[in-house]
Amino acid sequence: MTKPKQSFWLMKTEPELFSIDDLAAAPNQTSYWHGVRNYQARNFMRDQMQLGDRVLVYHSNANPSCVVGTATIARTSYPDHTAWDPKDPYFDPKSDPENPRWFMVDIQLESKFSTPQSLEMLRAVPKLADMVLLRKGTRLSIQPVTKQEFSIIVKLGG
DNA sequence: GCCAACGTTGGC
DNA sequence: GCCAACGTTGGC
Repeated sequence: MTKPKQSFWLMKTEPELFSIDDLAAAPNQTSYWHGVRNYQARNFMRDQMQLGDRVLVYHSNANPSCVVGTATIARTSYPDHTAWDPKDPYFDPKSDPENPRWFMVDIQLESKFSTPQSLEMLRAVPKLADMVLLRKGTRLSIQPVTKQEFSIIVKLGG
């Protein structure tokens, strides 16, 4: 069995709730990525994310919204326990511990950009024109990114 | 805070 | 299985 090729992703977070600085401050600069409640995003995490995959960390609902750094997948998918806690904002009574509906992964900080890349900046790069993030109406909180898109953005972000 | 574009729910 | 109504996301 050959090891699947490394993949590239973009993961959105609202910095008010969990920012790249929170990730940097976490033990081992590693944190679980909880609260994904969208099936398509879940499927990417559950079925495709591999250890060592690389991630663009994106701050949504920010001013401006930016790609702020990179991370790597530090643990592959496991059940998202926050779905089972009635007091948790992400509680979902339909997720059963015997048959979990929602999953999460762990990510570890790789780098924080010296120059965060705003949507406006990214839109100005012709080679990024096809990025899922930049497509109209895209709400997906976890998106695949091409290797080229990833390296362009890392180069710009520093 | 507005609202367009999505995703989900549930009656039929 | 259709689709209207509702809820959510997220840029602006």
